[in-house]
Parts: sequence; C-alpha cells; structure tokens
Amino acid sequence: MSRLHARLCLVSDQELAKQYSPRDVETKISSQWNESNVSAAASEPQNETYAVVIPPPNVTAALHLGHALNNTLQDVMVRYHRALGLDALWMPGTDHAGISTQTVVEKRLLKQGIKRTDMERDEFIAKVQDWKDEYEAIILEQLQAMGASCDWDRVRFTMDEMCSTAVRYAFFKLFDDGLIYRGKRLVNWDPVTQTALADDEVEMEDVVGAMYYLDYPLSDGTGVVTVATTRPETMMGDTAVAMNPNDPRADELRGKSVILPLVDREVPIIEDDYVVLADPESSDVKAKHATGFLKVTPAHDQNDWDIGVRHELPVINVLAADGTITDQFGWDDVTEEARQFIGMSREDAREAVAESFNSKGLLRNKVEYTHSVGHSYRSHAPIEPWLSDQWYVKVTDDRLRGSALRALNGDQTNNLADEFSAGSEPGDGELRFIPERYAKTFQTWHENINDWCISRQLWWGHQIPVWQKVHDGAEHDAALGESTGEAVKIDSQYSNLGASHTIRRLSDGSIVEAVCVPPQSTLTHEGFVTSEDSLIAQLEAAGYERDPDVLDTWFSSGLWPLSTMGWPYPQDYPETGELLAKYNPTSVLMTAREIITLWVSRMTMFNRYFLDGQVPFNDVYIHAMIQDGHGQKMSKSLGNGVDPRDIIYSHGSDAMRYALVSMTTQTQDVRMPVDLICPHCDKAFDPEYIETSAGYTVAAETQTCGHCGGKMVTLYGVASGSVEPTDEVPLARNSSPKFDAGRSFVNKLWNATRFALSRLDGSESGIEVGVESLNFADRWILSRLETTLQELKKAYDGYQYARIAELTYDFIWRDLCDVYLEAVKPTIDDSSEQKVVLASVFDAVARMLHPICPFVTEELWHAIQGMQSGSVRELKLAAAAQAAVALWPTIKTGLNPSPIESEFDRAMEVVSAVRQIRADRGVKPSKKIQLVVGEKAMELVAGVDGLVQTLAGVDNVAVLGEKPQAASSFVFEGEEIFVSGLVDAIDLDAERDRLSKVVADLDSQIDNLQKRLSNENYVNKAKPELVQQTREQLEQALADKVTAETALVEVGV
RNA sequence: GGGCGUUUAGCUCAGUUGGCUAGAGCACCUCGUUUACACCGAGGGGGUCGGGGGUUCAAGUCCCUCAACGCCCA
Repeated sequence: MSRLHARLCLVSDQELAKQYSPRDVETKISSQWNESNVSAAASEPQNETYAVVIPPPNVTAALHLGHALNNTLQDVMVRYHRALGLDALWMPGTDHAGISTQTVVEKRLLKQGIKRTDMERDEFIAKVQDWKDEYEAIILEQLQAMGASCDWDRVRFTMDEMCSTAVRYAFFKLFDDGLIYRGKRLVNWDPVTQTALADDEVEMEDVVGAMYYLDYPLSDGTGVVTVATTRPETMMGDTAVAMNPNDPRADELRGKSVILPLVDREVPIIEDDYVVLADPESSDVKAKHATGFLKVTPAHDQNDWDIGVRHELPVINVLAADGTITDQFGWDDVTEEARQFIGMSREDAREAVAESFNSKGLLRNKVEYTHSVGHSYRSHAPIEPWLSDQWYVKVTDDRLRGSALRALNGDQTNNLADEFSAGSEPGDGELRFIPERYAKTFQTWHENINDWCISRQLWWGHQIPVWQKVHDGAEHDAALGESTGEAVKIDSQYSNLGASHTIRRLSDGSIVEAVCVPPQSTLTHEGFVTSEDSLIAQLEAAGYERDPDVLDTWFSSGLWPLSTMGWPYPQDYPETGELLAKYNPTSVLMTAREIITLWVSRMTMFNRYFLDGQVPFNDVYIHAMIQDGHGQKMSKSLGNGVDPRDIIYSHGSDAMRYALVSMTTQTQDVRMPVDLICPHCDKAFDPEYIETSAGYTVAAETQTCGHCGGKMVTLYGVASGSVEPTDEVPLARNSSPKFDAGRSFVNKLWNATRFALSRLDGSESGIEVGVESLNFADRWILSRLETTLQELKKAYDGYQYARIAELTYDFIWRDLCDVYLEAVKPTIDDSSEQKVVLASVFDAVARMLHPICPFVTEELWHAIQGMQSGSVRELKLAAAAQAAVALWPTIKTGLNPSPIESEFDRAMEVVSAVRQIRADRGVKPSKKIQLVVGEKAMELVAGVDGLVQTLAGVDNVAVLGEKPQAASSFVFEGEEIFVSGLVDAIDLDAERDRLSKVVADLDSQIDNLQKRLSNENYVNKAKPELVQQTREQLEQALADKVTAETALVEVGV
C-alpha cells in the first residue's frame, strides 16, 4: 500500500491534531473509564491482589498539590500492578476531620453573624454535613481529574454508616477489654476552640516572652525565696515550691514553707531532682535563667503535675475553659486581693499579677526570654495544660504499643527493649518502611508514647457511645472495695442486654456508672434481642446521660483499612463481601512523614488488635513534602498552596503526573517555584513577593501582570482577609515551569505517534517477525525495550519513582524518537517487517507509559491498535480494548544486549563526530556529505545497516584509498576518518582550531591515565580488570593522539 | 535538648554496594521552517560536588569536624 493511500485512510478515520490538547480529551477519557468501570477491583478469588487504601483527604478543603503527589504515586503503583495482571483494589474516601471542619464551618457561619452556640447540636451538624457534601464532591472530582483509578463504587467516608459501625464496635470492644478509661489529667487545651488536643496536634513554636523573678516570703519571716517563671498568673494555683536536693541551700530550707503573696496560701518547700540548679554561666538557657527554686502548679504544667504526683500535692485549677482566671474549678481559698484577677484573660492576668508583685516590692526582675510554647495546630492559640476529665485509650498496654513495635521488620528495628521483643505472633516483623530511615521515627514514637486522649469537646464527629450517671453509690461498695479512680466492670441489667458496664469511685466518694452501648449490628450478631434504641431508652429513663464529647478523628481513621472493608461484619454489606479477607493486609500505605505518628501508628495498633495480629499493610512508603519556591511548607494561611486543577488547566493531568513522579526521589522535600497565571491574558509571570511579619515570603496581595498590566489578587491576599476577588480584579491561578517538561514529553509522544500513523496502516496483518532476521535498528530498539523493561521492574519494585520517569522518558524521547524514528525514515515505507516492529514498539510504549500518563496513552490507544499490522514473535502484547486494562508488555529477545548496544554506541560516536563537524561548518541538514574511512570503521558502518548514513546525513562511505581533497577529519579508534563534500573549500583555520582542541583533550586524558598507571599501588591493588581497562584506554588515547597530530600537521601547524 | 534530612552547573534536581574526563531538565549561546513535533532538531559554553581534616591505589560517594538551611520529636 502506498503512503498516500495510508494517509487518505487516516483522514477518513482520525487525524491527530498537531498538538496534544489535554483539556479536550481528559474529561472524555475519565467518563469513558467510569462507564466501563476499568478501575473496579475484580472479584476473581484466585488472583493475587494488590490493595491500597487512600489516605482519606479531609473534607475541610479542596485538595492541593501535596495530595496530587500522594495520589499520583498511589495511582502509578495501582495501574502498574493492575497491568501485571493483579487484582487491584484502590479504596477511595474522605475523612470528616472533626476539629478543622467544625472550625471552618463556624467561621463561615460567623460571617453571617451566627454562632455555633446559637443553634441546636443537630442543626449545626446539618450545616457541617452540607459543607462535607460540597467538599466531598469537589475532592472526588479532583481525584478523577488527576486520573486516580480508584474503585469508585466503593467510596467511603469516616462517618458513613459502614465506618461508624466500625468505630462504635471498636470503642465498645476496647472499653469492654479495659483499654479505654476515663481519667482526670492534664490535657492540651485549646482555649479558642475549647477542646482537648492529642499530643501530636500541638505545634511547638518559639515565642519571645519574659522571665519573671518573684519573691515568696518564708512563713517564718526569715527571708524570701525567688522563683523564676514565664507565667506569673499561675502562681494563684501554686501548691509548693520545689528545690533540688543537691542545692547548697537545701539544708537550711528543709521543712520550711512560704506564704504565697496575693493569695495568702502557705505552701511547703519540697525537694525534687527535676529542679534545675541555678548557673548563670551555663550555656543551657534553663540553668542560666534559673534561681534554683521552682513554683509548682500541678494544674497548669505537665512537669509540675508529675512533681505533684510524686509529692502528693493538692491540685488547684485557676483557669476556665476559655483561658480566663476563675474560681469555679477547685480554687476555694480566694482572697479579697486575688479576686481582682478573676475574669481576666491569662495574658492580662500575667501583667496584672506581675504589677501587684512589683507594687509590693516582690518583683525582683523581669528579663526577655525566648522559649518554646505549644500552639494548637488548628487555632494557633497557645495551648493551656488544663485539668479535665477525658477519655483515654491505654495505648501503653503491650497489646497495642508492644504489638506495633513487634510489627516492625526485624532488619529495620534497632535495639528493641526486651519487654517488647518477645513473641512470634502472626504479623510480627511484617511492616516495612520505605525509605528505611522512617522505621526509626516509628520505633521511637512508640517507645515514648503516652496514653492517647481521644475525647474532643466538639459537635462534629463520632459521639462517644457511653451513658453515665453519678450517685453516692453505697450499693457498689462491695464491688469497688477501697479502689479510687479505677473502673471496675460489673454485671448488670444493661450488661445482660449486651452493653458493657463499669463503675468507678471518685475522690469525693461518689460513684460514676458508665455504660457503653455497642452498635445494633453487634447486638444482632451476638444474639441479643433488645434493640440498641430500646437499650438507650432504658438507660435514659434511669437517669443516664450520654457523654456529649466526640472521638478524636484519628480514632476513626485509625480503623480505615478495617472499616472501609466492612469490618467487623462485612457480610452485612453487599458491596464488601470478601473484601476484608482478601485485601487486608493491604500492599502499601503511601503518605507523608508527619503522618507516621498520627496515623500509621494507630492503624497498626488497631488492625493488629482487632484482626489477630494482622498488620494493616506490608509496606509504608513515605514520600516528600512539596514546599514552595522559598522552601516554606505550603499552607492555607500563606496562600502558597497550589490547586492541582490550576496545573491541570495550564499543563494537563499527564504533565502534572509526569513531573510529580520525576521529582520523587529519596529526599525529604521538593521545592516548587510557582508562577501566577494572569486571568486577563492567560500568560505566566513571576509574582512580586513580600515578607510577612512572621518572616514568611509570600506573593503580595495584589499583583500586576508583567505582560498585559492587568490587576489580580492572590491566594495570600484572600487568606489574609485583605482583599476579595472581583470580576475586574479576579483571583490569579497558579502554575509552575516545573511542569513544562511533562507537557513537552506528552506532546512528543503524541507527535511521534502521529508520525507512525502517517507511515502505517495496519495492512500487513498477520505477519509475524522474529528478531534474528531484522536489521540493526530494529534489533537495537527491541533490545533497548527489553533492557528498559527490566530496569523498570527494578525501579517499580524499589519505589524509585524518579527512575521510572527517567527510564520511560529516555526510551521514548532519546531511543525511540531521536534515533529509531530518524533511522527508519528512509526504509519504513518499503519494509513490512519494519512496520511491524514500529507498530509493536508503539503499542509497548503506550502500555509502559500508561501508569504515569494515563490520559494521553488512552487517547492514543485506538490509533495505535489500528496501526498494528502484525506481531514480533518475542514481544507479547495481549489484546485489550482500553489502555487502562491492557497488560504490561513482556519481551524476551534472546539477544545479548551488550554487543548490540556497544556497537550502537560506537556508531553513534561516528555520527556525533560528523554532526559536530557539520555544525562547526554550518553545513545545512539537507546537504549530503561523504565519508572516507578505514577498514575497521567500514566494518562498523556496514554492520549497522545504514544507521550512520541516515543519522549523519551521509550519502557515500568509502574505504580509504587516498585522502580526499578539501576534507575535514576526525579520529575514531585510532583511525582517521575524512569528511568531504562539506563546502567548496576547506577552512584551514577552523580545522586547526578544532584539531588542536582534540589534541589538548587527549593530552589531559593521557596525562590522567598515565598518572594512574604509574602508581604502583593502583596497579597492584585495584581490580585487575579495571587496570586492564585503564591500559586499553591509554593505548587508544595515544593512538588517537598520533592520528590527530598527523592531521594537524597536514593542515599546517 | 534528641533525631532525621539537605547543601553538586544560573534554577530545580539525579548520581543504588567507593572506580571512565561528575549527569538530566529548564535557562543561556550558535545553527536549522528536512511534510511527527519550535511544547522541535543538531551542536556548544557552564560545576575546585558547603568549608576543613581523615581512611584508601582511588572519595561527590565512607569516617570525623565546622557552617548554613529545613523538618520531626521533646
């Protein structure tokens, strides 16, 4: 068939546009995938599985580039393993994100002048639900736009019915097993959102404050002790002054007490090792600023609490939930003088107390002092250590903490304490971190873990399923004995109906009864006939009240690999079926390192506890965090986060994915310099940056386009509240030149395919070719395909994403486009065999690139299938209707790649030398030139079947008879090769310069090699083959130099 | 205070058990509208691998130390 005919066929069928336009195809492809359900997990029970649960994004906000990275990396692995023929499940879903979602909704309502507390709880939750629906839809749409091949029929939400049942059951089980308890402890209290926070929800920040030196008079009137504190206002809750037993003043002060000024409370001086000795010369800031005396306020400082426990000190809480001074929570000796402070904020009280001390001459000093203060990760308010009743999970129990530690792969565990290292239970040692170093973070975290505070004083979340009643409790004396504080499980009318019932005596002697109600499905499965509703009704009729608090969000996300698969009763849900049995443990969890403590830990403990030791996943892959162009973490308040939809708009999804994959190396962070896209002219430009008061570099609130002068506002402007986008001054989109390479790459493949289509028509159907009969270029490209696929397997197995991108890029752009396509241009029209190879290689390429760039490969799939005209015997390409379900190519050429590739490299060396001469001389590409070569080179040129001629623009190669007229020359393997037909006359000066440079290069090379070989130690100690190689290189370089010098003499030195 | 990481070309980054004259993309310079692609092709310039010390025949790579920056945990 003629080329003309082929092109006509294509015009009638489909002609590809000259440029790939992602916007035109991506949504079409997405819906095509959805219609044919390509990403649904198969239900073939015999297949090997590959399972991933998505780290559920918070419904608080739309996804940013960090999510795009996280999900792209998951999708690449999922698509790859699906192509390997594994039964792949990628479970999608979202997280309710208690505190942050509640906060954003409260903020939104506040703009309309409505406070949360103006509404009923149900009413407010309905508002949050609306927000959730809105953002869940946005998030799912974003994921689809990124090409995420999740199982879309199985979208979960941490508060949907399935997940809620899991939460209810897990809470019930832990409660019943004594692993959940209620305790009065210091919690990290956020006075703004008025809720307790877990340790890891507190961010430490350096704050410039002051160190106050307060004098406390001794009660015997013999003098004063001076305490140093950053928080004078808490002195109203002091219950002791502590000193180090080794302090020289200890003997004199032992047994004495002080009278607290303002509050007139007498408190003892105690001795405790915790107290730092004063040392003005010390480099340790604490010792340097210390006086040796520590005021002890157990209710308002964790260390003081610990001292209080050791010395059995009373606890006096002087702060209310909103951080103001109060006498409502245990401060019962308020003096008239102290009453003035009640109602003040902690900050105001701090100054007022200091001033009162000052007026009495008791403020000895005040100096500036920088220290680290915990702040709420949500409200950013300073955290108050605050005494309150909270629910805890006893994660320090060996069944949780120990089990998490034992899950860690043995090779990644360092000196595990004996108490943890026992056991060879199922699941032990089956958890592996990639990169390895994060295993240490995991281990250290568990070694130092505290019990986990899980109650949150919020409305949005899983309400704690416990009903409580307090009474004087005489009837329970027998069950409780003398115990105080410890909960004891009892049998009761409620436990007989399936609930779990505990009692506990408080310090004032009263009794708390707590009944945990399991979910209805547990009652049903356990054979209890009374319904959950009726059980609750009975409790409430008896005066029990439900705990108003909700659970920490991580409690529900910690169950994610279980709850999404229908645990504990998968049989109750038609869509879960065998999911749990089949896909848990999942293959890998992919996340960022900050999540190791928050989430990976909890999932490991829960999954092992509830599933007989089974780990939730075998691999934990930790990827980089994306920072902005100034190395700052992306955050909403800095407005430096990038919406993936902006990138998809400017570059397309595939380009974004390619760039994200190629920047994923083993390092911790990647920088993403960001441009703005002018909303008026659609061009990118560098924004103007300003520095915030906190020292961050951000894009200024308003910007002027460098191209058209149009005005716009930035995300930072909106986040800071100083500007609002309008029609005239809209919000600018972001983009980044980091994605350009991806866009070009995709376009390159597009056009290469366009070229192939123009030369192929599928007419050679049924031909099967074998590699051994092919010409050099064809054998070479198949050999390269084989080695690339081998290298890709290694890269995938090792999660080496950047390597995956690089291998794919090099094969497609360098090998296929730069070399192979150029090489076949003169021969393809007349060679059926070559057409088969070309079409087959494109088919393989589409499969190979699909995990990274699913859209373009899908869009090209039909065109590529259409030009397939036969098959290469050694290359297996299973037929498939869509790229998304196509199997990975396999090839076994039986060729020895190294001689082919080294022959190719030698040929390319000749080609490059000729091209260099052509470029030096400005010879037009269309002008054919001639080579006169030695016998060795002639053999090479003949062996590669015209490759040299085609790539170097040569129309005749002759074996050296005599030196041609007006020829330039270069040295190849010690032989001189002459290039003639360049121009009419040879430019002697240019020749001299060029050859002189060659000689100089060779000289430095020879020098280097000789130095190495003249070193006896090198010759004796280095590997013999290496020494041999060096000798050969020297020999070659010397020969080349002789040849080059001869040539130089001929042009006249 | 403890831990982890980073520092390689103007920019963003590779460099896997130590071994060719240290690489890529972008940017830069020269040339080129050959009907796949200017989101292109050919060629080129550019780095004392953060500083110092050590181990080794050989160090960007291993060890020590100093400095700067980032993150995590206290």
